[in-house]
Amino acid sequence: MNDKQRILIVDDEPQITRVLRRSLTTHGYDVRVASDGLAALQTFGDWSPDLVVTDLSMPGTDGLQLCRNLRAISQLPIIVLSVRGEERTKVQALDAGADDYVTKPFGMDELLARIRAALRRTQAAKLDDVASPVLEVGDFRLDLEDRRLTVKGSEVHLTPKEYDLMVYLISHPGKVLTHHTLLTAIWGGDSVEQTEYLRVFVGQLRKKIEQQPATPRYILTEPWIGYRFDPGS
Amino acid sequence: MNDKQRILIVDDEPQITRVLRRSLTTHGYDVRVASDGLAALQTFGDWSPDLVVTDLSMPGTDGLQLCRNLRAISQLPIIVLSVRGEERTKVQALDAGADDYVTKPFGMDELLARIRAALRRTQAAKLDDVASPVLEVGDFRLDLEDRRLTVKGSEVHLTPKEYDLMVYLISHPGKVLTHHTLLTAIWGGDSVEQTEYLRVFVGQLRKKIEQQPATPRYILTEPWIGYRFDPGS
DNA sequence: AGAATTTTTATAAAACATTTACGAACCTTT
DNA sequence: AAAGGTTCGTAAATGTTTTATAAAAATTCT
Repeated sequence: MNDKQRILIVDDEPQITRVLRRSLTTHGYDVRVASDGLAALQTFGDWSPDLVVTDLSMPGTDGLQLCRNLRAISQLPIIVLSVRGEERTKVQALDAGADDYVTKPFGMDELLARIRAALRRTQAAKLDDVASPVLEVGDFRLDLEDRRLTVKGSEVHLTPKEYDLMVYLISHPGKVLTHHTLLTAIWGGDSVEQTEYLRVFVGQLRKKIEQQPATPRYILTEPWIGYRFDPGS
Repeated sequence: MNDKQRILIVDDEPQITRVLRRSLTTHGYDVRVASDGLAALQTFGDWSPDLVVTDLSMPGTDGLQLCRNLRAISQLPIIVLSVRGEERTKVQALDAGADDYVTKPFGMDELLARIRAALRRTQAAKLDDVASPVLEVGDFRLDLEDRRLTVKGSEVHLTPKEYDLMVYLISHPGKVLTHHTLLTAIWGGDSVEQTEYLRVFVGQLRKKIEQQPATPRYILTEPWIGYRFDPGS
């Protein structure tokens, strides 16, 4: 759907950052590393990560200072990672603005779960502001969250494959879409030759969408090339 | 306007709850105690706390189940407190919707700091969703306080799992809910593949809710995807 | 132990994707 | 302009996966 989530790691010990970077990367995150608080703030400025994992003790601006600085300008989740397990230190970090505090040595699975939890929260908060994603073109209105299509106000039920095809068409209105493009997009690279699929599914969509399926108005054929979706009005 | 923040403590061990209650109260919070998950959900509907601190192992609906049930209807911060320190357990709890996991024995100052951190977030995000004790949509009316469902005025008895499923459906009217979503929300992440559960429980709900269970009107199936709840009128 | 509930198992029915078939329309070549 | 080959639209046959339902087995609660 959208881009990978961005995580900024701040630590001056290469052994730690190497492990973290690899693990987070393989779990689908986009990762960058900064070796102290100052570098972290710079990276924050021009990369705008979704979450920060930082060590506490570092040369220069340390983890506590980094928390305060980040909190002054952002609400992104911060997870502090530290060898120090004293309660006093934890309280300091949390009150400085950290969202979570994990003591080294730590289990990678736990850290990943805590990262998921933190990101889940910010995701939820974002979703409250943004209305559910809707593709609206011409006579068509497709609510991605509800998985619903309406044409000129009346709802049309689509099977999964029909729906996938429709999403692709609506996402590229007016453009000529080659057989190849559509087949790889909806059926995957293995089915590039199966133009029959397209014929039957386009036919099915037309039956459901068009007033006169025989002389289509929305899904137009580009002979020898592919199809084109004209959303109308 | 400057009401106290409300914290709900869920634990069946009086020694723990007594300490927590006193400590949190002296730190300016408004505190209530529930001794199991079921009581917690009732108090939630009744009192709408700002944060929940819960034990993991309890008789009846345990901490994990409580997390899932709360997450189905609210985004309030949940802190899990447990003697169990295994990584797997932590991951389970966090993925079930917990925001934080603290291992007993714990330092009171740390817990307080973690509570402050959690509350700070929700304050900042202004996620003050007024959790109404009654969900009322279409022909349905679900009272969270006494766990009662009425359809078109007549009461329907539901078993615990049926109830959980119903709560989730009613909380997301009109949306297509994938098998995956429903299974993780109600049975937890371990049961993502057990679509049979869904089939039998949806069937059971239909028998109780629908006039004609064979041609359902409220709980609609979206083949290959999941189900959709249409609350009617 | 007995009742209620959840989980597992089995089977028939339904929804859907894929494949096949064939006539019509279209291009190319002669 | 006619023949041969190709693409396109449509309907229908086939096969696979998913769903509905009942009922047995296991678990949990009282």
